Amino acid sequence: MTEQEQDQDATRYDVAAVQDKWRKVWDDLDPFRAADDGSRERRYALTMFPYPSGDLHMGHAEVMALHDVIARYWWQRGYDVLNPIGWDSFGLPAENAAIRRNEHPATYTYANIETQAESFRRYGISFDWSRRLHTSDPGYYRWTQWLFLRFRERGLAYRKFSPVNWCPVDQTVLANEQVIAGHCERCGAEVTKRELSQWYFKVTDYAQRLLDDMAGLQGRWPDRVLAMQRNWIGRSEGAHVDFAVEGREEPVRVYTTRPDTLFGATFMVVAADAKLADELVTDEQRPAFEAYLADTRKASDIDRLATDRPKTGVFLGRYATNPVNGERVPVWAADYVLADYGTGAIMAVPGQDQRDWDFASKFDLPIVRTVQPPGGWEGEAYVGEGPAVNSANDEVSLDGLDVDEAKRTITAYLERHGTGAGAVNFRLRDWLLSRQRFWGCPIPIVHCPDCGEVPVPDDQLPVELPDLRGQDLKPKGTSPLAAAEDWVNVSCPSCGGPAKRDSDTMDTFVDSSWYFLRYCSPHFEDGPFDPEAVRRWMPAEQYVGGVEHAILHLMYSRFFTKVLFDMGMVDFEEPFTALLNQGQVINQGKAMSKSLGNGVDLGEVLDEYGVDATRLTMVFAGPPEDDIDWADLSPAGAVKFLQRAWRLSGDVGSAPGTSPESGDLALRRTTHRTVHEAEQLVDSHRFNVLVARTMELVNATRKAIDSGPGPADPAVREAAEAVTVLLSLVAPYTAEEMWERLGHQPTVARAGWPAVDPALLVQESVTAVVQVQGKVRARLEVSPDVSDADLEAAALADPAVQRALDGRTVRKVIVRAPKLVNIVAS
RNA sequence: GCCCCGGUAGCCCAACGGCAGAGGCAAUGGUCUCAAACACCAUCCAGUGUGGGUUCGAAUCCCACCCGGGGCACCA
Repeated sequence: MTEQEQDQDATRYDVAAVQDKWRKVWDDLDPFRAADDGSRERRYALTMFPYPSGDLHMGHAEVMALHDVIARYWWQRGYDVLNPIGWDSFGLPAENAAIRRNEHPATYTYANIETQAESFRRYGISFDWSRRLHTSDPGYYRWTQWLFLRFRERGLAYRKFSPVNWCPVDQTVLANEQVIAGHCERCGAEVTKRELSQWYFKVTDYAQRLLDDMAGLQGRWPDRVLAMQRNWIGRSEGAHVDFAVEGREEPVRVYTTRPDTLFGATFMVVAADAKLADELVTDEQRPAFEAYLADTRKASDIDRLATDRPKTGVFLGRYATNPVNGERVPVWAADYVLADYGTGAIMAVPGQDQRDWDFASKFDLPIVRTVQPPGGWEGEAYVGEGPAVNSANDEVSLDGLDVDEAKRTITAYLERHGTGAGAVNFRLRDWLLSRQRFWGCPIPIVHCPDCGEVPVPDDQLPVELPDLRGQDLKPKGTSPLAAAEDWVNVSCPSCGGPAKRDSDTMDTFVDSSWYFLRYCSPHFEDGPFDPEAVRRWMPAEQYVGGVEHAILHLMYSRFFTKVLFDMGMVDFEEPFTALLNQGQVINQGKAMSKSLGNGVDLGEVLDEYGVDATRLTMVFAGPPEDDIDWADLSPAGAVKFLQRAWRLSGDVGSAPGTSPESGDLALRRTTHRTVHEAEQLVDSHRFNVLVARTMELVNATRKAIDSGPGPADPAVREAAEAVTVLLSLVAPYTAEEMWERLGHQPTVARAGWPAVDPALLVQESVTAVVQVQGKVRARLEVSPDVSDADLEAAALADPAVQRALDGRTVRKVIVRAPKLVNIVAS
């Protein structure tokens, strides 16, 4: 080594060498395996498991760095931590890659998993590798199928023929949750409609509970996620009203949130694509109706979503009777009414609904106001508060009542007459779970010409995927499984006759709706999970992941948990006690993308700055839930700080185990205050401030060594060790290296959290601020336990205060000992 | 249109209703160096989006508005 290299060596450490050194040691020590032996209190630190697409990227690096702060903190605090990792390994990208490469999707999938697993190890995340799972393993999806059958037994999985969202690019149906503004959530293609027979989960049965139980998540889940779920569930209150229809036995039922406006219902509208429209149309009007229906079918969902589109519709030739005033009202069909919301039919009240107003104006239908608009109202439909008008019959009058009173009155009237009732409606639709693709969990159902739908018996699970690859997987609008003759043709489990397997696979969100339960007993063979293990670990105290799953994964998982609760398999109704959504990593103000050319490669960042500096940069960037712009950050600054911290470990002049009692009091106070504050900062997820406080402690320790009590002072060791443990949450390699240089055995990750001495949290003296008329006029050094009276006397006696008072009369003195005195004078 | 979150220094961000600044980036000056890099020391910069209100005192609480981000949306 040259002199220069030696010189450098004293101030820097070799990042790559340190990483290599400790990774091996950690593999041997296996320090993060959950003991699950009841010796310590348990904590479950869950992070959303990755999809194996290529290697890890900046987003993974951020979320894992944040998540690991919590997990490692819990270890240091002495908890038994469950921090598992697995892969959400079914899904389309692997299948598409397999078609391109003419291979089996498993090849691509499991190769990527290995790459990612290796990267996670390098990245130093404190996972319990013994619990690793992959949803595409037969040993896992066997239980996904088992759960599907249990759901079906409870009437919660059913098959229905209806129009569904169809992605023409991915050649599969999509759940409502996967359609974003008319486009496929995954590939961005415009979604079209198809009529297909598909499997659904009856999530709507749980709508009210999904909504109600959010109350318990308030404050522990981000507000916006709760708001998004609330929006998505879309509960509304109103009433059902039955309208008798001429020439038809059955009345037509409508749902309305404004039963108070019933006297103003001057026509009805049925969704053009609803069965009801077809039933109601008269022979005379049928040609016009058919033509209209054909037109609307041509219009894409995108067009339909445009709210400012002119209204269209067609008269069905039929009349109904308004149940409160006996008026004869025409029945129309239109595409502004949705077939699958409410009853697919509405009472149109143009006076109080702008859409109905637009329709009435266009087709010259009568408009009656039933809520008095305020004076000077110049708008069209009036949807606000006001007294009811024009709303009376022989028996009941709403006139003069406000909206709420009128609703109650008319609903009671309808109930008395058997023509309606109060009703609740939800925007939430059932979860469409069938997919016409290969690389997913097969639906364990056999279709028999004689017996119908027959579940595959539990002892024959899993229904494994056949060995298809390459071109056999090409999407053709039906599942590739349907073409696998050997696989699809089976004998009926019930009658033994020839039958066919259901050839669709499940939405991958089914796989991920219960993986957190499997983690508790990943090798359990007698069920999807060991109920005892789940009782020990669940619900997860902390879940960390992206907000993109706010309504998909998170609502489905809540649904699954509630069903399992009802089945008696778990004893809790919410799976995730607390949720943290990290922001995105962006670059130069924009999401990273190939087309913008602003992508940042994680591998290159790690090579240049090292794992610890990368993690530190992510954690320090700002509040975890905010987006972080890579262009604003300084990984080089993180490297600098880590070197600075590391240098402390070589400068400590006392032996390991030295008692800090006799150490410099000022530094000891700083150390204990910092550790104490760090506890609160981690608990409240203010990790960026945690890093800032650690930096301060490094600065204070440096100062103590260079220009304070010196390196041999025991307080310096105490401080340096505290820095090391704090740093172990964010920068495990550097912390491990420091710990060793401080004379300790690995691993610092399990060293334990420094004990805080409450006596050292009390300041010797504090600065009290004295204000006159709210302006600071003096500062007094006082004891922290100074009395209000003493502080007031000292403040009033201060010459600067006297000058400021300038002979005025003191009117009032506010004393907040020991920090502040405010004197009001005139 | 409805709902949620946010707006503090050139930038990223701190601040139980009590001195607007903890930490970092950038910039500038210095020490070290033949010079530079690294390192170290020091300095500079805002009155908290706007307007009201509550209070002895407001970045913080309340109201209205502006701007930005996100969600829902012909859902009756």
